[in-house]
Amino acid sequence: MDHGKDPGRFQELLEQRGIQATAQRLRIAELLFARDQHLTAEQILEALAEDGSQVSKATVYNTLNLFAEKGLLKPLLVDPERGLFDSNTRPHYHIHVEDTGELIDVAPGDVEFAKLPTLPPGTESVAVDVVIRVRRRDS
Amino acid sequence: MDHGKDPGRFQELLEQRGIQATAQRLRIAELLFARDQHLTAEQILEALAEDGSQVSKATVYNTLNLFAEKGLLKPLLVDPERGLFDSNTRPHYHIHVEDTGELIDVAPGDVEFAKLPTLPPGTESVAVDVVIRVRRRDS
DNA sequence: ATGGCTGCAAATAGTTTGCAATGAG
DNA sequence: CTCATTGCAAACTATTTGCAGCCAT
Repeated sequence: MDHGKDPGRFQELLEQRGIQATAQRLRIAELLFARDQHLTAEQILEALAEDGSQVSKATVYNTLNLFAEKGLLKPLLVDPERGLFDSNTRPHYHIHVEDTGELIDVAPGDVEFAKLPTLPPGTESVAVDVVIRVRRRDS
Repeated sequence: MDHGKDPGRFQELLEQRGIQATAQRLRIAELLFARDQHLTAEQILEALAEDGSQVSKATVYNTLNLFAEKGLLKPLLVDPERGLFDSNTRPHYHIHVEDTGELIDVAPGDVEFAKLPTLPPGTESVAVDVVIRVRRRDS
């Protein structure tokens, strides 16, 4: 049995995390988790509007924050102008193309550390964020 | 002759970068470049006020952006709530302690890469930002 | 004199919050 | 029935901008 596109899948996903599965949250989840992507709140709002789904701005923000809190999304800080939410919470890295604002995923195996610093005593690492900032060569 | 604290030093520094050395800009430069640090616009505004220097919010922001453009400062993205400016523009990395908001410098030699991804064709790397996010161990 | 710089206040962008109405268990 | 969620609008925060007066060359 293939459950890849099972719509009930998202209901289950949310409830596993203790999130009440409302219509709005399911629409947002479908949108986000269709594939690995980074979206702004604004983009989600637009996409929902096009879909015919009516979800208010407040609910979009509340839901994104809730999902992030529950570990379904990872907030990204790459561009001061916009907050991004990454639907891929597995470890991976990013390339940011400054000219275009484009954000490209880097597979976890494509970055390896030969050395990492000692952490402050009493702390543990939550994540190691790597952003490789690139620009078009002015050839 | 020790020029370490020479006040004229900053005048020279700004002019080297094609920045007109006004009184306000020099006060801000003195504050920022006294040592390696990460400051918010707000912190700078406060520090200047305490000093007796009167510099308006607009001028602080304009100056920080100007300095960043001219390569005297590096803008940091570590916390969605605040924009930071790093007075150390040499390559280095950061540890962000999420519980406290504290940001700790990591010397460039304390992070080494065994592998980095291929960049998109026609682009060149500008910087590799690494933020190690840590939290207090809930022992 | 000329053009850049400064400060104030108003504008803007992105996000959060209060609260009444609505929906879920 | 009770509590959580939603949507609207207002509130907020951080930052940017318009413009008149000021300063430096």
